[in-house]
Amino acid sequence: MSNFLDELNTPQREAVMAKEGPSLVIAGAGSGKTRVLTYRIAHLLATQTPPWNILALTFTNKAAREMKDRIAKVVGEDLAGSLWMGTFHSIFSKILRSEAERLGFPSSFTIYDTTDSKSLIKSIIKQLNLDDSNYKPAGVLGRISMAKNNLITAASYKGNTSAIEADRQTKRPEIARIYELYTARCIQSGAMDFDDLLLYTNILFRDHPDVLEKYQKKFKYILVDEYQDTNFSQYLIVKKLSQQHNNICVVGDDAQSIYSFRGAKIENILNFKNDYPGHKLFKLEQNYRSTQNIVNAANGLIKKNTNQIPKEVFSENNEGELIKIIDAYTDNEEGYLVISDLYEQVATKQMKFEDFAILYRTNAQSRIFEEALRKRNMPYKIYGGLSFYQRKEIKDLIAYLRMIINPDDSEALKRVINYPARGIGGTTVGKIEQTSAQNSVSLWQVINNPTEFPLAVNKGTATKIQGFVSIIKGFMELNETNDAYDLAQQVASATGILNDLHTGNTVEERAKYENLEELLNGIRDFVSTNTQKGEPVNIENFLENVALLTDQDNEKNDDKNKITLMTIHSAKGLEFPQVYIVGMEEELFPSKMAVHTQQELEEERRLFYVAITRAEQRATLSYCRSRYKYGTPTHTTPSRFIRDLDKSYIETSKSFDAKFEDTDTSGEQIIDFRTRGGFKKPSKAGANLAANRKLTQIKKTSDPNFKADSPEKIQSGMNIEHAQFGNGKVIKLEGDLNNKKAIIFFPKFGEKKLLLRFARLRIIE
DNA sequence: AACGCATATTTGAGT
DNA sequence: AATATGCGTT
Repeated sequence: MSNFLDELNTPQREAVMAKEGPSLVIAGAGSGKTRVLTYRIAHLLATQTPPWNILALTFTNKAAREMKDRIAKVVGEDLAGSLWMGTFHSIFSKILRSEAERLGFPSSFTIYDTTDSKSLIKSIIKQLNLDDSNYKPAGVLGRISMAKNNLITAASYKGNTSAIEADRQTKRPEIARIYELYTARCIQSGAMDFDDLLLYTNILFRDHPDVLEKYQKKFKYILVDEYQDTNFSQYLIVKKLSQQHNNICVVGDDAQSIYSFRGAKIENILNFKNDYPGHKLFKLEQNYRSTQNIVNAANGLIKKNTNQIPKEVFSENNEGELIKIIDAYTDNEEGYLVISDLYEQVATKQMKFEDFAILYRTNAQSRIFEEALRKRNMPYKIYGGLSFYQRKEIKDLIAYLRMIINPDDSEALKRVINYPARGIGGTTVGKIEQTSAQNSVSLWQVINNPTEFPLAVNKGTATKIQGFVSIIKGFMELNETNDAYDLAQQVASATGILNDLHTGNTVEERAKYENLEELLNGIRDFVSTNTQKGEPVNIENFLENVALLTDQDNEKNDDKNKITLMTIHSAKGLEFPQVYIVGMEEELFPSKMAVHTQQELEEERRLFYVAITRAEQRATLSYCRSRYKYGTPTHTTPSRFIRDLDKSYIETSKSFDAKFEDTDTSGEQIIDFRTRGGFKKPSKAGANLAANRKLTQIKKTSDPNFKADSPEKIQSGMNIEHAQFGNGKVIKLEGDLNNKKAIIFFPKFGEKKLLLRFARLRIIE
């Protein structure tokens, strides 16, 4: 491990060695940024810094995991495993859970994802009787999110003149009130949204100096990756934490700042020198990734932007191929031409599918390429879009599990109180919500205390509600004695969710059933790995991270040697021998929402810079002249960004020159594109591509034909069979009536305590 | 309360 | 094109 410093060039090595004081590492694309970060941490560990004194913050779980793996290779798994390394959100949610009572939250607080947040805002808009054409949940959430990222709390928002003025101008003066109610309802529900994780960390550090001091002392060395993408809230957390030891190293590239839409401040990296006086500056300018043509083209592009940290990225690799441009008549043809070109590359250059990436501006563009790839039977993997955990069937089961841990979680409650259908409809839920708002208590507290909070519902409905309460309480009891997998399995079958989906005949329902099985398999894997590591295996532990996971965190073994399809945003930090940047059209890239100010346009241009610099050997751009938007074909024109590239790095063809000049041809291009190459509108089957996509091999977890005996017949001493645990012997019965439980010994699974009301056991004669 | 059909709205990136 | 919402029927 002593010689890893030899693998670095001079500025890289200097950046690694500068342990003490503030360091700013400006790392051009492909200049070995991750290498510097990992070796810097390895160097700290090698010079006797304990791993728990090191805090390393990244933007994605994937980046954190990869870095951890690379560090483990240098210093061993034990040391690497004890590092505090992860995303801002995951690290500070961990800290918040252990300090939760200081803030009046339960340590098992729920993390609301964007769907939960929007649903809550929607119900508040309704409660306040606001015009929902003016108040859109997504827009309101955007305002609240922006406020939180700038540490403007609900209370201070009211007095913030610029915020109030902005809302007045968009005719949404009630946003301040919605924000206030939203905050109150989150507290009532024991829930934090994504932005809260950072906001409450700041509040924790502000109001509890002893807590701040504890973590300041702990984290002697702090490292931040992608510093250009930090927002004010994150910036301040880092600043406060580093005050004690002042050993902070931030790494980033102002040219790759692409997240201002979610509050990132490029100024954070530009102002580092003022925030941390006496800092050392390291510039990594040699690009080891790409050919000279690619680096030069990207340099020329980014020069069109103003306000940058001056740097000269260069490559000593081959000159390489020119950037190729594919122009197509229609979006379908674009898919066909890109995939044909890609296939030709695979065939003629003996390349693997995994060497290719197709990058686009919006997730909606993926379908065209999925279809083209399917037609040719070419393997691909697709990231983003609707993530696994966002799918309805997954969220439904997770919602039950969330309620078991935190019954006050009102968004979870609303999701499952009538799923599967048990006759508690919108009217009834509305009454529960009203009572909850009037008494400032959670929905659960209303239905769990029917005498204290009587509802104006008929007797039948009241019975149904109590039935639901009793189901959840039964699950809570199960949770005391079952691990995450056993509990989830029993919830899935006892609620009837599994059965509900299994009886469905459509392709979609089958896919949902398989997704649910995959979730259960995932929970089983979680239980077995944590058992091995000696870590807790409760459902609470499983849920802690679920809201923070994305599809990229679920890389499967069978994802090897496949073409990668993803947005440019999610491609940041990755590299591929060959890259196709598709949909190079005005209004799409640059996005039509980002052409109104210089800043917006420059961010789009940086995004294009990120896209090009993903390529090692060959970059190809494509666009079409007619694209389906909102279901109707729309005329499109090539992106202005193509003109931002120096022509000497582009493979020009006569046809391209001719077509590119006629930017305003209205219509004559859209002639017979339907017949060209026999393209048709996307088939109906194609529409379900995403739903049908299996994420892994499915293992059977239950037999739908299993016939259970009625619970009353079960007696101690009987031999029984259980759908999941197989044969077993009833050791003992305990509890009474509704909550009668059986302790059963299963030779294959050990002793289990099952609630008879749910267990579904078959007596073996 | 559940279901089916007609109409409105959406697609900008992700922890 | 796909999803959300609204309205009428059972």
